[in-house]
Amino acid sequence: MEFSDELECGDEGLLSPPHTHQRTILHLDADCFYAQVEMVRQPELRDKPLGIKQKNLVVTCNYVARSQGVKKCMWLKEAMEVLPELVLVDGSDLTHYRRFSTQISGVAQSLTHRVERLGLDENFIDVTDLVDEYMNATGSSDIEGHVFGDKEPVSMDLVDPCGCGCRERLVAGSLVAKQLREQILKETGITVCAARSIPGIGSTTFSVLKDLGISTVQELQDVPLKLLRTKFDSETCSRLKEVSNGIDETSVKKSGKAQSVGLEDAFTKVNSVAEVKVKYQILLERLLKLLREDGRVPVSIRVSVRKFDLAKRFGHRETRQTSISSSLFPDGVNNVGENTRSSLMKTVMGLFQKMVDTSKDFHLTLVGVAFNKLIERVRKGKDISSFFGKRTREETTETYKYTTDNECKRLCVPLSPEKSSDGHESIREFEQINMDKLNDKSLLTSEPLDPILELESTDCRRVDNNTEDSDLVLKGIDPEVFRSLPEEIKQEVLKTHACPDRKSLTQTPSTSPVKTSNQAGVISIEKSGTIESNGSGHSGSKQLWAPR
DNA sequence: ATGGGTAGT
DNA sequence: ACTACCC
Ligand SMILES: Nc1nc2c(ncn2[C@H]2C[C@H](O)[C@@H](COP(=O)(O)OP(=O)(O)OP(=O)(O)O)O2)c(=O)[nH]1
Repeated sequence: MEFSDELECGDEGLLSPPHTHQRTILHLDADCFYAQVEMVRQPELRDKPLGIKQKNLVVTCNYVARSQGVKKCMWLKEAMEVLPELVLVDGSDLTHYRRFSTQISGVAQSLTHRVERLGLDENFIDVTDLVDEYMNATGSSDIEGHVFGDKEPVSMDLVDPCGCGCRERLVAGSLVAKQLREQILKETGITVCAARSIPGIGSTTFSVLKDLGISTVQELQDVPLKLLRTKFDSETCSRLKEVSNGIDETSVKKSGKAQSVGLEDAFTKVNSVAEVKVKYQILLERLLKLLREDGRVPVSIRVSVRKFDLAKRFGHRETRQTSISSSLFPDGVNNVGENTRSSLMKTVMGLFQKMVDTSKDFHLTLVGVAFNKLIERVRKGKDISSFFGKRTREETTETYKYTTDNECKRLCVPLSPEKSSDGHESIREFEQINMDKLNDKSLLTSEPLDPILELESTDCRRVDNNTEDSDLVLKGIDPEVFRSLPEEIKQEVLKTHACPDRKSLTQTPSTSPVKTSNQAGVISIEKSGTIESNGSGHSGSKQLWAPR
């Protein structure tokens, strides 16, 4: 977790115009997220080198594996060469990760509604109100202590040269951060840490910067604008310059419900309509399940393919979309009948054939389907009057039929900032935190990654299904079609139809599994070398992207 | 690459 | 419909 507040205000040049430093924003990032989820689900994986695999890719791995040379997004083959004893768990189905992710954001949302999600494992949390309340309640002169980095304590004396009050904000904010991390660990078993990134600077931007010879925050600050302009438009340049000086006025935007919900399946080759149908059918079934959890009704569907293309083989997808008749979900999304399913499948295949001429040879490497516009459930008949009748005045703007989430958001902007009752409880808890007294140490530490245990090797997991002996009745799939399918596809069909969820998430982490769990988070300060750390910025004391 | 997302054009 | 960006 990162606590973002102005750190660069020691630079005199930045003091005009004066910063008021009014916001306090936390930036949370779960460590090796998918791997951690699997370790919570299967604690025996804890001390083994664990890789999360999707097809031929190891998308992430735990720190045990990282210490042995496994990298994120490494080819499976390469990873197994580097570390033959790597234990693999398939992470193609994001269901569990999605659930943990929702849970993590939920803990943050119990503090404030001002929570913005980024991907499954990052959250921006605007805790300004909580911090203000805390400071008003205690009097800022009573707020003393240290802010902790992930590993090293950081002296507050060194981070508040500007005297605008941000020092107290930093301390109070770090207390919120600490408590939030502990609560997330308690409720989900997941440890979160300082985000080591600056929003808006991901791997793409970083590699462009690198080509310009820019790898550190300092270098980004110093680079001539003209040089930047050769690679970025002027708006991006301004943003880059600002964030390099720790300035980011972007507001934390509440992430309501998703704008779209979709699923993809990638593979090396699919070239028959029968296979395509099966792929879409499986995706659609899974998607309807997701939809049920979402609760909204889809009004638009999008189908995508990726065609094999040796020449211009950048990750190009084609998509086609169409609207969905509201009559397909007369009772909402909870019970979707066979008619609706087959109608959706027809729609999907219709869209598919707009992209692929199935009378000729084709070679696909991915199919996908998404509901890309969703609305709150439509009430009908009697329900609609009671629906309207029960609403309070403030809520009535929500009740338009067929209002999309976006439109709804615009209409529902609250007139006054909300205060959660949770906030007060939290404030009380802050007061119980006993601040450690710690020696001031150098701010400019670049610590190595955590020490990681050496471990014994373990077998890779493998599942072999035999499809010959099964006479399963497969929902919605013609047995003759099934028999005609390639063996791989059969396997997949059997897997998705025969394999219910394994474990529930109710277990709690037995012991605090990881090292840093009692520390608040974070102000990371640049050592000199890499772009890995820098704290700064009022809304965004972030570092540049840190490849690890 | 893989399996998702967001926003802008 | 597609692009560029994010995780
Ligand atoms: N399939 C796929 N998944 C990704 C990609 N980037 C990130 N993820 C997933 C896997 C990660 O566990 C999760 C969070 O991404 P992060 O970039 O924060 O990495 P992670 O948390 O695994 O490791 P970290 O400890 O932050 O270095 O999102 C990607 O390009 N493809």
